Amino acid sequence: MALEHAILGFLSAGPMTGYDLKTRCFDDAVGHFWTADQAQVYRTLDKLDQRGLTRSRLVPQRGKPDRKLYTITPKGRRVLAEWLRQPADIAPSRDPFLLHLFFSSALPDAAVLELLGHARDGYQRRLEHLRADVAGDIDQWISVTGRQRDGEIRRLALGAGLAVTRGTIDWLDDCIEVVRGGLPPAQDGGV
Amino acid sequence: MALEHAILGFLSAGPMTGYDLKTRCFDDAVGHFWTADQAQVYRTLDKLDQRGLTRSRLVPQRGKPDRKLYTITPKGRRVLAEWLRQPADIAPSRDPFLLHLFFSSALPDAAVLELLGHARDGYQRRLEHLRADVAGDIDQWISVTGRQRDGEIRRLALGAGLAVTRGTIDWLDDCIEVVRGGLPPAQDGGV
DNA sequence: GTTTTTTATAGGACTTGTCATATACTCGTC
DNA sequence: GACGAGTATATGACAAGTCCTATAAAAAAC
Repeated sequence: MALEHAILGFLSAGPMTGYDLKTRCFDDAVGHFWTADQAQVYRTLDKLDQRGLTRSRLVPQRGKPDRKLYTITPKGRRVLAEWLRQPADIAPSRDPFLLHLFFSSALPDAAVLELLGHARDGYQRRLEHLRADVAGDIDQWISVTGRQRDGEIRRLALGAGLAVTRGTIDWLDDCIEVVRGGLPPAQDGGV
Repeated sequence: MALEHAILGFLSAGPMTGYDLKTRCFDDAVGHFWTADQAQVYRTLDKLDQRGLTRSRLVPQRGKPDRKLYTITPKGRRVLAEWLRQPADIAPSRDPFLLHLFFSSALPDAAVLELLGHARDGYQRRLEHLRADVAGDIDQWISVTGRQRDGEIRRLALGAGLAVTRGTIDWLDDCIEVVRGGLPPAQDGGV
């Protein structure tokens, strides 16, 4: 499972709590290409502990709830290294928007255009968000690990988001042009 | 749920069996942007039937197992139309490969290059597969619905795959160049 | 001065998706 | 003639992921 390994990866930079992982790691550092549900993070940590890949200890705080600090164990590092060594699987893409577009064949051209425009807006926003993140002078992940190399790799990974989002916007523009030019009419009543 | 609506969408072109949906629709027509597990297709059909969005009847065959033909009901068409009308959500991207790359910061440059090269190969194969599919003289989806307009929309949707895959390959090439140029060294032992 | 946000963990219920396996008959291949 | 591939449906067991809720106290916002 990817989430397990991602958590081990984050913990390899230093001990953390579920809260740290969810907010500073998943939301801030890799949110552009991997999201994690809070409940899932805690449950996965629990499993990792049970399997001896991490060890946890309670750190009392005044005023705030106790922190449960997770530390990666040697066994955990071995599992992480094993995962890193084997070639990564490139996932088949599953895109609900494309599925929606596919069936929009049943809608009139104007509705298809609206759909495309709406998606364009969404991707444009994502692009700006990504750009702000890449340009951001505080590199969130370096600030966690304090390692230059990590920042560089993170920059590369963010580049994928930029490339894909830019590509998608270009494609949407092409689509809009094609539909403006007129699609073959529906031969029956649509849906 | 997307799968439910996709099935209704396919059935709106005519009655089909679970087998037809799995093979001719999901695998052949939209496999590039939406995959469906066989078990899930059958179970979803069962639920659609129970909710009155489809109706099924057994069609005996000689030599082969009985076919269970599903037909979309007026209620099913209303649900489909409702789904098509509302704007599609653009999904947050989750990419296991990027996650893997992100943590490869702990590996030496040579291993990162290998990883990138391996991914490049995979995406190159995907690109060729997509190109063959777009260029293919028999348009699988037109062959199912017999409607020109459907074929055009499918072509547009496949274009997204092309754009994204091309963008990804370009990005990978950039990455390979950057890593060849040398990343900042790891300050500690890595994993 | 009340409400909202932030910090912090965790369980219940649920949906979605995957993997393996079972049944059963036909047709083509080695 | 055995063996695998194609046609066809279906279940059991899981894994993965989402949503909602609960608890608890400080700090910040209104």
